[in-house]
Amino acid sequence: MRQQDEIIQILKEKGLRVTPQRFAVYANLLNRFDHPTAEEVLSDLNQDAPKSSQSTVYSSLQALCEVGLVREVLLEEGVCRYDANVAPHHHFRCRCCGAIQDIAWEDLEGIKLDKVRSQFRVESYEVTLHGSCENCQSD
Amino acid sequence: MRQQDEIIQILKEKGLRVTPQRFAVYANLLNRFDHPTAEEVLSDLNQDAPKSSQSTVYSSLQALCEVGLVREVLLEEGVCRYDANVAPHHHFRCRCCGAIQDIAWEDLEGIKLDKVRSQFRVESYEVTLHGSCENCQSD
DNA sequence: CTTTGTGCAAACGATTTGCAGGATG
DNA sequence: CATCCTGCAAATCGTTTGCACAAAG
Repeated sequence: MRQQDEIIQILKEKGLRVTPQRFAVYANLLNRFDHPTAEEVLSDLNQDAPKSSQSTVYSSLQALCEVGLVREVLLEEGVCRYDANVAPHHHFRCRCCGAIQDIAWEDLEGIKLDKVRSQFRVESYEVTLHGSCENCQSD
Repeated sequence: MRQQDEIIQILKEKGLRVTPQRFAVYANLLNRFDHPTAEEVLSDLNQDAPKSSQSTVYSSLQALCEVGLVREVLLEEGVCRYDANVAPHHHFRCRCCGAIQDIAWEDLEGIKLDKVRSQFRVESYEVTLHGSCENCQSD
């Protein structure tokens, strides 16, 4: 678990003003590993009394994505999930319960695949490449 | 390009009633490779006069997915795209223009990666695994 | 004190639903 | 002729926007 000061420092370095709400959103994401939706972050923060409005959570998430502290995870229709783990990694999504788990980059290469297979029954996988296509290479 | 009769046959085999609207949706998807959204299919079908309603296109796409003739492609926030290519394959998405292209399964393995790299400037990629997790293995 | 963030409510866009009438097998 | 599909309109859900006030640097 990260220190408060450390989080504040990271936000400042990225040029974001440190407000209690924005701090809370980022701290929440850093402490959970279930790739929550914006709504889930909101209700987690407001468990007791409302401390953050809906639009603030949305805009905080957007700001955090823009500076690269948070990543969007698009694995289901209709909702956008967020992940404070921005190191390159992959995802496993359970077809039954919908749970999403991180898969370390290295575990997908070569021999380590056994490690993944011992934990999950992998039925299919897909690779999504991002970059620029021929038409856009001139940029 | 597939024959009409062939398409009708496929739909029947899957236990779907062959209506003009459902036929049109599937035929449209089979003839395009740009991974359209539901709205794009709708407006393509209704170019002249309206021939299919919005809700029918949505429910046709759902039915086609359920029987495995069509696949959802989730690569952007907020919209669901559809693909009649249900053979295992991967996707490339251009960061600039948003174009989505299929990548043949084999082209991602070993040496053929060069083929992909010669066409696209790949900046990052992610792998999504689907299956069942430990908690759900009992099913 | 300038700039940026917050919170409310209204707006939005994609998708879903309820339901009556119509077509399919 | 029973079942399933279509089409309309209204509803829903996640997300965005406009704007006045408040807080951060």
